[in-house]
Amino acid sequence: MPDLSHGDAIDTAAVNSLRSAVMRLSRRLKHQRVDESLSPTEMSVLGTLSMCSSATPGELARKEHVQPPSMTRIVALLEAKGLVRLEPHPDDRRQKVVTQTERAEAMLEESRRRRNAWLATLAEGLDEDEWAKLRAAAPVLEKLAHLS
Amino acid sequence: MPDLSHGDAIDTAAVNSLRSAVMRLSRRLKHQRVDESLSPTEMSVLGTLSMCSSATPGELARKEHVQPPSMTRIVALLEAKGLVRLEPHPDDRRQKVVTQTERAEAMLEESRRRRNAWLATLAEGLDEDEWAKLRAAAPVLEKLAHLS
DNA sequence: TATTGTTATACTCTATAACTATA
DNA sequence: TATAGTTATAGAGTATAACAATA
Repeated sequence: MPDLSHGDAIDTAAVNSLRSAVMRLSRRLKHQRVDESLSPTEMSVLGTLSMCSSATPGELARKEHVQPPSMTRIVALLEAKGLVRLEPHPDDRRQKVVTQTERAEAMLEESRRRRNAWLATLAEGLDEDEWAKLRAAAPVLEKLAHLS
Repeated sequence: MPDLSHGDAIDTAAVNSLRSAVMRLSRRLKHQRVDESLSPTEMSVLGTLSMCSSATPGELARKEHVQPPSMTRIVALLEAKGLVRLEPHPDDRRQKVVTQTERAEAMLEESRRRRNAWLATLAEGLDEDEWAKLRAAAPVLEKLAHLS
């Protein structure tokens, strides 16, 4: 565990800062959707699928920290948009296997370009040093978001 | 503007990582409310007010990146909970001035303690170096969230 | 005529509870 | 009896459009 005993005031400020920034950024990111019809969580699910290639709805729900019924809806919407395929699980007939389509991969690619452009524009207000700090922290933030 | 010409691949990864982490963290932070009756944006408004002491609903809407009607509702809810006061604007009778109450400040204090505890628990999975990176990036993230 | 804030309304996302099918 | 997923339903939060009051 990080040593929090040294600068309680500093860490409290960091926590507040982090929380506030995360909430604000998330609100703004919602407006930067590539495809207007794709919600942040839908995007996140596609991102997850592009990493692990396939997963069951239950696994996705746990990874995205969403309840199973919500994931049912999300997966159904993604399937209707032709972005994922739903197949029966080979070993367990209760489960399903979700995989992404080629179209999803192409969309993620386009999405990356757009978000990169948006963030780059936003980052015009940052200097090199600040940007470097952000880049260094990104994987840590991701790890934090996945910790239980 | 940061030099993005060097590592397109690296920056694309950082952007994706950042976006994904921010969305996931924000979803989890929603569940870590101090006061169950206080939404993330309501909390954020109180945080903003504790910094700038007073603001009009319009200013708050712009700062929080929320539409004016949403801020009307948020301010009304906060007032009903005794966390802000609404006074007429001295110079412009169309506007109002929002200020936080002592109760709000006390609540923010309690909130900070709790969030600190939650994040500290979560941060047990991080090493000192990772935590330091996060702390260094916090003010940058905040700046980014405020950039237009 | 432009601006600040509000009201009325609808939409999106998520959750909980109850149900079905399979293990 | 427990688990994976679904259906039905409700609630929270936000947006847009139309309106009121003031500049």
